[in-house]
Amino acid sequence: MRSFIFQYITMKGKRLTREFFNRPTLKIARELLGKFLIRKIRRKIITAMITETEAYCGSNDLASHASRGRTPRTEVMFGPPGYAYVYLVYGMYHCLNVVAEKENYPAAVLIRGVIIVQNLKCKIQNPNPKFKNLQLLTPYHKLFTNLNGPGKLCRYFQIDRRLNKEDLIISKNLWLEDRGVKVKPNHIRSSSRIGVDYAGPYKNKPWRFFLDI
DNA sequence: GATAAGATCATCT
DNA sequence: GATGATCTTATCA
Repeated sequence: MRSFIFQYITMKGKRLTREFFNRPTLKIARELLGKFLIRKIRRKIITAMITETEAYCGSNDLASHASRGRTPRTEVMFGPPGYAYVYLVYGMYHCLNVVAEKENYPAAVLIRGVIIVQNLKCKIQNPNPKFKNLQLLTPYHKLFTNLNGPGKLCRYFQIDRRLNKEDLIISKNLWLEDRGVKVKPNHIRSSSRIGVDYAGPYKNKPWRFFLDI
């Protein structure tokens, strides 16, 4: 068991730039761990630290929607980096991706899990290492809520296709920030991606990354 | 603990 | 007409 988190979050985050996303997708997927996803819905702000991602890399990646070529749905993946790719899966859940790499190279990082951190004045820590999954239900755990799974995440963040093609570099509704959390390499785990058994030689690529907390 | 089935629809063939 | 970058609930063992 690791004790990942005992770290201060800076109050004022630095927004991630276009350049951040104009880099190799696997690198971005790793580095998004510990970064913050922020959603503004009218006056309400939801702040969360990213704990799980998946990389979808280029036209050759048979797990990626872009492997079937350019379609109205996947078009945004072929565009410039830093935009949101939001789509509906299984008829009932939305998934949030951030477009990566240079224009005309279709790639994206799927945001799969976060920890909600509403009160940014606190320091975050793993309140009870016995709960690997941080299912935080007791008052002691009030400050943290683990949100695992891209579908649940989007439901909580009220993200649907209206946010497809949103420019996350300048958007006032949804964006990403660096708040100074330093993630050590030995806190990052990887595995094959979820739900892509059909992807042939790509189904076992270790392109899912998550924080071991 | 593991596995199976059902919900439900945009997208692509 | 078939298929999922999912999640929840039910039914086993």
